[in-house]
Amino acid sequence: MTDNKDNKQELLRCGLRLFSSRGFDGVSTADIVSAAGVTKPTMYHYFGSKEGLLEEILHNHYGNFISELENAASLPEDIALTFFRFAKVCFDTARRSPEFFMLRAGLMMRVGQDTAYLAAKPYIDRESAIIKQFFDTAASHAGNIKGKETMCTLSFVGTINATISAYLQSGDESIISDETIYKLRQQFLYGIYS
Amino acid sequence: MTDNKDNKQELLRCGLRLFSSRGFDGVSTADIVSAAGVTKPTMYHYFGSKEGLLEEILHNHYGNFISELENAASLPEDIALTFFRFAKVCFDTARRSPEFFMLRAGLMMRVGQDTAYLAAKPYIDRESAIIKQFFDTAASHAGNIKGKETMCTLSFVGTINATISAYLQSGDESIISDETIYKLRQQFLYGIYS
DNA sequence: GTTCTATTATACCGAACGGTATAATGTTTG
DNA sequence: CAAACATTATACCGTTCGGTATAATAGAAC
Repeated sequence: MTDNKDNKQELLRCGLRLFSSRGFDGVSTADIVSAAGVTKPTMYHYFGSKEGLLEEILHNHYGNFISELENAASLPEDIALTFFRFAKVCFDTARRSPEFFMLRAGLMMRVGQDTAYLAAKPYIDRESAIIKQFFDTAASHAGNIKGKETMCTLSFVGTINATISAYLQSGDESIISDETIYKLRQQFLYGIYS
Repeated sequence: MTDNKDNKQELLRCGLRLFSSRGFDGVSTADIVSAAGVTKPTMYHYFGSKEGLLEEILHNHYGNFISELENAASLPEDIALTFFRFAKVCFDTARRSPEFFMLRAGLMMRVGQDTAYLAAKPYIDRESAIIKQFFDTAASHAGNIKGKETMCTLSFVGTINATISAYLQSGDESIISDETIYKLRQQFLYGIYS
């Protein structure tokens, strides 16, 4: 009986789980293959290197996430709707794949020349650009945002990340409910439209 | 001529710098002592272990930071003032010691059982408790906060961290100016008092 | 049944890891 | 000057690291 690509998927799963909980440098290739029930040459056959495994994990999960963000930004002139959609995509992704969001959070907050950070940087930059572009467009439709674009972007991203982080630590799904989005949006837009 | 405790300070400095840019697991003891211009036994003489070095770094910087946060929370019933003071402490600390804030950011966003994260957890929890207690007290003085305490805490912390992160990446000090604090406070309190 | 190809297991590599035993230093104290 | 001390350098420990050479295995095609 051949496991075929089963082992590859198992390696991707275990890699994500371990990287998210102990960091890229905190996990050894031996840990990963042991968790996946295979041996090292199998892993190097599929991914070429430890970094290659990380890159494929990022490509899969971060790629999806960014696609959904881009879809959510299809009506940027509707600020309230896009706000909701953005938050919804983030919360849904965090609920569906908490480990990806842990990994993403750990990589986002790095500033130096860490290998793993460099691999994630293109995705992080793209994500930031989508949010920033939304607030830039929004500023041209709601004059009172003008001059606050950067602050709005930072506040939005920071709030969403902190909220998801609280969910990941507690496991309490009510933290990332639609109701939370409504409350956040209300607070956020009241501040803007003042 | 004796360098005396000079080497210890140099080790603390280099440790902070390297840990903040490449992460605890991404830095070797050889890297640290090489940067500090000493040898490994010197480092193990002072700190006992690589983790001991991290703990002393955290004790020094995080201890100061938390003390200042506690001072800033001395008048919790004055919401606007305390908001300003909290943000001011964070921004000033980030300006004075950006490397500490990078290190803190990288450690805060971890969820698993990483060694470095466990060393930082007491400080992170204490910090969260101070902010949370402020919003709890504030809720008893401003009824419209009631029920939003957690959300306010998350939003505040997330926004501050994202703002500082943007400053650390760009180096643009205007991002963490007093003017930014005023804008953030206005947006924040308008949302709350609605 | 044999050849071909893709995948896996065994066993191992040199380098780097965190950490240390030993002893030589320089400085302080008597 | 000599004893006591804190600090440092040399040299090395066993282990783990990321990565690989080699070959056994299994299924597909003929």
